[in-house]
Parts: sequence; structure tokens; C-alpha cells
Amino acid sequence: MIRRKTIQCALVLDAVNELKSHPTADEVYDFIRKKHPAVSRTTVYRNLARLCETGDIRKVEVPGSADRFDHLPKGHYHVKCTVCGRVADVDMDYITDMENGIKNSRGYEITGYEMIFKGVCPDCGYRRCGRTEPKKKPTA
Amino acid sequence: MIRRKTIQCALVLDAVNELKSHPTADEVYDFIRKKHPAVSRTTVYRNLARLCETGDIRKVEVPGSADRFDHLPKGHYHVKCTVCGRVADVDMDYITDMENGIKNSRGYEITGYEMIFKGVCPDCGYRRCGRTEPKKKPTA
DNA sequence: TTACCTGCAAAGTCTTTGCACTCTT
DNA sequence: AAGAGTGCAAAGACTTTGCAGGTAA
Repeated sequence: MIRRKTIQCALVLDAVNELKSHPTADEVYDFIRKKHPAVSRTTVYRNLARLCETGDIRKVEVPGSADRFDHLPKGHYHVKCTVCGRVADVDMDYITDMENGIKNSRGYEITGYEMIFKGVCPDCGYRRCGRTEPKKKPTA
Repeated sequence: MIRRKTIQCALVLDAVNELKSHPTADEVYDFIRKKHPAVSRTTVYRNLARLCETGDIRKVEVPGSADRFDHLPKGHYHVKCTVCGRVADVDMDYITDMENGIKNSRGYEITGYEMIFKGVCPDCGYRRCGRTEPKKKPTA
């Protein structure tokens, strides 16, 4: 299973690094299509998966909506806007020993955890009363 | 928006309470179909959503696989087996002030968080060398 | 009677897979 | 050349929606 260097793979990696906004696979696809209309959605999905395996990018599994991809290698947390579905980074020390609090894991061998904060982003904030409609409908 | 008492709704609630195993919508559907083959999948989905709204059950959003539904009302955590996708409860004090650790939330108004542990369940454990195939293929 | 609820079918969203072709190596 | 990677179309898993008819209150 030797990995080959392809333009498509480089495009996907560049897109995730440039977008910096936790893009979904489709957002990466749209971004690439602007300059390279021939690249297929399938290829974007496949390269995102490969880049996750190699550790070049990170998958952020968002309950209730499409997976997002993150250019930051180190562990950190995210907030998801419950209104528009947008995801942002959160500044908080990453808890590495979370499983130490577990008293009974029902025989499971714990290997890690996923955590995502829920919230309302500045654009959707209910304090902004004169606001217009959110960018997109809630995804979860 | 008055809620009516229907047999279908009662069946869904009973199923989640009886199964006690964080069933997916489809598992609830299958369970009900054994005794009531006329109930539709759509209705199961709709009643699960309604029961979540009323707080009778809880939705456990599992990254990478179908949503699961929980009969326990109080906050607690789950482990997901990374091999077979099964979900179990974990005994651990629920952290209610998780967001206090946040230094910068990028303007988001934090309303809560979701956390799920990852692990390997006893059935899939790699220590059991003479084991047979896992029940189902990995879901994430 | 009212309008919520149901069941069916269809659509929708996100992602994966089969297959033949095209490149990298 | 090999065979990993690509693109297309189709399928797949999970969930929602539109609509006509049913039913609780």
C-alpha cells in the first residue's frame, strides 16, 4: 500500500489548510472545483480519508451533521452553533486523562473520547434582535 | 400543538424503556414490528423525536453512526465500541461546568456539550485472541 | 369536528463502492 | 508495465417530508 503523490491529494490538503474553517467534505469539494472543475467529489472524500490516516489532517465528527476536517494537528475542542451548524475552535486546555474519572466502564477498554461544545455563534446570537435569517438551516 | 395519546407513541416509549440498550431508531422499529407489524418506520422516527422534545427519552448523537435513544433521564456518559459500534453507559460523575475551562469561545454563547468515550467492548476486545468475528462491521 | 397523527412513498443528505480508465512510480 | 488513484454512476445508510386518509379529544 504505497501512497502516490497526486495533484488531487495535494489540492485536498491545500484546501483544508487554506480554508481553516473546519470545512465539510463538500466545502472542500466546492473550494477545489473553483479552480479545478474536473476533480470529483469521490476523490475529495477518498483523499480526506487518506490524509486522516496519515495524520496530515484531522476528522471532526459532528453529531447530527456532516464530518468536518481540521488542519490543526494538536488536540483541541470545538463548538458547534446549534442554529447554523458552523464549527469553531475553542481555547481550552485539552483534557488528556478524562477517562480517569470513570468508575465503571462495563468492560470496555477506553481508548479516547470525543467532545464538542454546543452554543450559538455571534451571527446567530439571540441577543442580536435586529438580525436577519441565519445563513443556513440548523443541521442538528 | 396539543399532543395526543396514540398507541404508536406508547409503543415507542415502551420499546426504548424495555430495550435499555441505547437502541437506534431502526432497532426500536424492529422491536415494535415483532408484535405490531403495521407500525411504520416514519412513525417510529417521529415519535422518537417527540419523546425527546418532551424529555421522556434522550437522544444520544453518536458521531459516525445512527442516533441512539436512551431511557435514562439524567446526564451521564457513553462509550462507543470502535469495532462493533455498540454503545454502553459509563459510570462517571457528570461534569456540569465543563465550559468553565474555556478561555476563548470565539463569541459563541456556550449552552452545553456532548462527550462520548471511544473504546473496545468486551466482545470485540483484542485480548480475546480466539474470538470469532464481531457482531457487525464498524460503523465509524 | 378539528387538527394531530399515521403510513406510504419519495426525496434528501452524507458517504461509500464497483468498475473501467489513467496516471505515478 | 504494475497497481494505486481517478471519475462516474449507482448504491447504501440514515432521516425527513409531502400527502391523503385515520383517529383522539
